[in-house]
Amino acid sequence: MNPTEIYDALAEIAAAPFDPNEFPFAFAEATDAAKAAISKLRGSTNKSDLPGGVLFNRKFHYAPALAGLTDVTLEQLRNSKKSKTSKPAILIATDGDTVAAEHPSSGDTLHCRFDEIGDNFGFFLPAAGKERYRAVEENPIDVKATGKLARLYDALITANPDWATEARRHEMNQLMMRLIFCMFAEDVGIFPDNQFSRLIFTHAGDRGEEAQATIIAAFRAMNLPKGKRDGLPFWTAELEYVNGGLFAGQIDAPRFDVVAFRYLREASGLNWREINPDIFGSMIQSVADPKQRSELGMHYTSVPNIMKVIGPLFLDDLDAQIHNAWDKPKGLQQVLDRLSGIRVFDPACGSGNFLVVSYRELRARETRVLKRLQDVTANTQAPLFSAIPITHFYGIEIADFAAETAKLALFIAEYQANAAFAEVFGRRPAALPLKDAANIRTGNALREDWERVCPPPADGQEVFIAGNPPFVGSNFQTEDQKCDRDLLFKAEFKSYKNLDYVAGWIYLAARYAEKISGVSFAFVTTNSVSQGRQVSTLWPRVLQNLEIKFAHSSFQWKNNAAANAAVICVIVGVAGKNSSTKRLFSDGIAAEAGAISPYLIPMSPVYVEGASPSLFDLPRMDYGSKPADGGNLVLSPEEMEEIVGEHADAQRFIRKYLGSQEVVRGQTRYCIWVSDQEAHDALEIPPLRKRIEAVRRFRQESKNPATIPTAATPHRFWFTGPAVQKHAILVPRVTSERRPYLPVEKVGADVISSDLNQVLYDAPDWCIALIASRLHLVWIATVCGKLKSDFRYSNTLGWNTFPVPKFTDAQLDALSASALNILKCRWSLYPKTIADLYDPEKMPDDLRAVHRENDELLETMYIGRPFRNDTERLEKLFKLYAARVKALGAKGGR
DNA sequence: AATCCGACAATCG
DNA sequence: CGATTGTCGGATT
Repeated sequence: MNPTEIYDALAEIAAAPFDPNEFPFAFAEATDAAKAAISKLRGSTNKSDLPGGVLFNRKFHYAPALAGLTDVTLEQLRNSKKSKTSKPAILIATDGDTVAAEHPSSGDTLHCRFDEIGDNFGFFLPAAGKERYRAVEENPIDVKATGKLARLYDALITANPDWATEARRHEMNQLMMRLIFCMFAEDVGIFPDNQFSRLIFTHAGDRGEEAQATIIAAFRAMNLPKGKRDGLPFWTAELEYVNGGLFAGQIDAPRFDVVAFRYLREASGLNWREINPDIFGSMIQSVADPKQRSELGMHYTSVPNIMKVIGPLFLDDLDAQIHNAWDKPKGLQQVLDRLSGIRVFDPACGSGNFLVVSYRELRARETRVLKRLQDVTANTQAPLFSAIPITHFYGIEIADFAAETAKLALFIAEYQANAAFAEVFGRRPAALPLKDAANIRTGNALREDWERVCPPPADGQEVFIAGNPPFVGSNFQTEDQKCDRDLLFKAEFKSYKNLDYVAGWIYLAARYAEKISGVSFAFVTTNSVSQGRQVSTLWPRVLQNLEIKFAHSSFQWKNNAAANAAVICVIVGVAGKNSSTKRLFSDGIAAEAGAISPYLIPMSPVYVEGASPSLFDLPRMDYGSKPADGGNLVLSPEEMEEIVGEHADAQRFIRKYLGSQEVVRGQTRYCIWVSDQEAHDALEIPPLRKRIEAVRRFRQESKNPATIPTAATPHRFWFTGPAVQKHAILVPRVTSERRPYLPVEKVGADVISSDLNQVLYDAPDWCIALIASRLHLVWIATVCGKLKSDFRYSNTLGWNTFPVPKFTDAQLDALSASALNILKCRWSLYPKTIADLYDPEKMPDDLRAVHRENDELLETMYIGRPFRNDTERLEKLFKLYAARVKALGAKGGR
């Protein structure tokens, strides 16, 4: 949500009638809280200690005020103990007529009429977490420049509303780029010292009255060779001829008011010499885009991460070639020939980071090789110029401003590379006029024809596709993105709707690479594409004619922006099949492999598809019961006691309720559990009635069409598992990756498991021995999805595909006994919880011992001895899996 | 009817 | 405030 959307949402609240109970949730929604978070806020996460109050941790603390007493209520909020512990960014009290609010961190207060909430949205932004974005900690000049440019841009738009329209946006963006180029050029010596600003500020008037005409005249002059500037003011004669696409085409400028003119003056006063084109580009991208501005470079790819992509993709190989040719003029000349034929193509180029860094690295190598060639051949003649043109750099970018920025950043990178060249050889190509620009296309990469953007090069020349396309999980895509996805995938994929948006780039790159020889590609992507269900959907097609050359296993996203995106990434590099050694990186350390599977393990691809029922005849595993209740059917121990304290007859409708956390940390929650027959009785009890009614409302308002009919039976969970006779075995669906064994727990029939556990109802104990084994953990860790890098247990992907040998009855008895040993050992350590017991640092020796015995027992049943390591475990499991799938296929499938 | 996911989201120390 | 670790319910099959 960007600030404008927050403004709109708050204005809507201000216009609607005031409801003291609903206001806080509407406010939370307006300040960008996730729907699920609001649901939780209605239930357990509201920690307010004031009557009718709602405290959203770290966001806001609200309390309704009596008419005319908002100040008193604000004082109560200020003094609330809970306000002190959970540090809300905003305190807000209202009686529906006036509003009193405060930022506790600064003490700033706001008093306004209720219907002015929208107009004061700036004050409420901290509730949306916006204050947590500090300026990007980067090169100070980049930060300053970005700030000045953003203000200049805003001021120009304010003074010229017509320039903010779709039709003129491109012109506006071009204007900004031309100004930036001129300010840069006059600081680095492309223009004579301060020539541009001297002329502008001489002729534009004290308050910028003539700035518009002056800038238009200057830019027109720069697009015409000197001496051909008839009709332009006399003073433009001394301006340099720049051209190069940057000044070609329509030249216009908006009107500068006093404010805009002042920012222009401040911006040109900065020292632009120091700017860093690889990062600067991503930062000024935020200038034109308020959404980007709130994210402040959250998603630009850091230089170390770019190097993780382009190093293995082409730089490492070039370096090896240079090393081998170091004393051989012919070999060095071959390197130069190769360099001059390389294309780099980033189909999600943003402001051009990958292209700029690639260009810089290639130019640095070229300079090194030229120097060496000169030394080896004793040729004192300096080479005349670089053979790496920026026209060999291609990009697609959806945002016009960013695309223009990318072109500019490459001009600047070219200038800087030429300066480095001059330091070695004492001469440089003339900076002006500019030559052709990089080939940056403004458009939607999933709909563009990549071959038209980056035409296939001559034989023997190479194209390297690299970048960091956007990640959007299947559940979070916009309608437009879904539309892109449908158009792209429907021809060749039977199912594709579960794929992340980023998969579109992988697929298109694969199509490009399999058609044109000499193409390799590598992207930074979310690690989801190499996990769980996406693997068997995406990769069989991508690797039809190609193979994975290198990969970087999961690493946490990081750049220098203050607020980092919360995502775990991988890098996968793909090209045509050959016998080369593959490289699998982890934390920057490479391991060599004969093949890399899309699960990013050193193994030939085997795709595990979700199956139901078990391919190996294991007992059926279900989900627990899913409430989808807005938090109303679930009770904390305190809430349970409160209800039962006042209404003893409510007891029969309340059951113990376990999710993942409760299993792992030994906590308890309760839930309202009412059968259809009892529904009438339950509704007689006021607190139950109130909650059940709230469930009905929640479900009626659901966006999910499948949820709405369940509003008719609000006393019931959205989905309920089968009735348990004796016991249930619970496996939490998401748990920490640090534990050496997966958590599993056996509970009695009286307990309700939530959908956060997988459940084996009334299953034999030997199932526990399987789940608690190292073998099973290794399988789950490989073939199931992950949440960041934590284990995510799935019945269809993990349990139903888990390969087991045909066990004899005696073996099953032995496994059941082993399972009991594990459980007994845990009980003997009560009240330690699973979280305590399986902490890798603190796991007790006796528990380790029973697990080791369990592993040895089970593994011996597979191969007659324990496995040596996880690689051996996985190889055996994949072999058994593949054999089973083949056998079932031969029988006609299931 | 059943389930996999989250450029996440909440909590802990 | 960074490290740790798993809620919740939608969208899709």
